Amino acid sequence: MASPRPKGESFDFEEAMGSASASYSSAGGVFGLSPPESSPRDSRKRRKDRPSWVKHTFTPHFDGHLWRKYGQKNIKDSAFPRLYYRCSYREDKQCLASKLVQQENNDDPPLFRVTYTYEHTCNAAPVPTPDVVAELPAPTADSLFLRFDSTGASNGDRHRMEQQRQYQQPMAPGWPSLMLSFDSNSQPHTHHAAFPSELPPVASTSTPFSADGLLQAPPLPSPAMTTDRGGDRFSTWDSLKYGLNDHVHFGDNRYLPDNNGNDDNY
DNA sequence: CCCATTTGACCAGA
DNA sequence: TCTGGTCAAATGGG
Repeated sequence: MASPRPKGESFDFEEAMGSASASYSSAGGVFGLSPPESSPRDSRKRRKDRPSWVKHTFTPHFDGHLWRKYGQKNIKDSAFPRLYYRCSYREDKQCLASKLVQQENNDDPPLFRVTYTYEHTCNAAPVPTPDVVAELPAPTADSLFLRFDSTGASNGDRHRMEQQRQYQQPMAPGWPSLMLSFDSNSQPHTHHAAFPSELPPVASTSTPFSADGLLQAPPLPSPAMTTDRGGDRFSTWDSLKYGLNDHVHFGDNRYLPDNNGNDDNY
């Protein structure tokens, strides 16, 4: 089943990225155990035992996996609804991975808190990373935007949903596409660097993202490297290679809300 | 017609 | 008892 991987290894990825931006909240501290199967209605219990980790990102939907939304709910403390997703391969491959996405603020690029539960056992995930366009609005490049387009689409899973598979994006009304802004000024407390790599602490066996790999060469089978779109179109990785990291501190989105204790009821 | 999303209800845990 | 997580029927889009 899952892999009882050591926790330390899980964090390697995060730490390599600069800082641990994932706050683990394993209520029980138990990982990869007790496959919650049994009766369909039973899968709902044992919330405590489920491994979960939290990440903060501006791109909660681009994490290299296919998710299927199964619920949405307004949360008491939050002004924004919470969206519930589970792995698209849940039935196909018994993948228990799920995540819940919750917007945290109204910043220009709103920040999302993504809570992942269970790791992907589907081993699939061809990482249908969308195209990324990096534009530098001003020579100062104080803040630049990454635009995600779904044009690249995937190609790994043509099982049943080859017709749709458009990235389900509850985008804000004014958002033609997702946008990442790297801004080292606008965030007094923490300049968060967004990055579409909120991966679970999965074994590094086939970790598509790694600190080194990211900044050096795309270890991926070039998910959406279709540069035939135009001159100004680069893949995520290309953009990164082109000195983006000069202005951005990857993985610096260490958020840690309860740095002094509150929020975060997990 | 098929499949993902929506949405309200149900249920478990705190 | 309240809040949050999941289910499942209904709905809409492709």
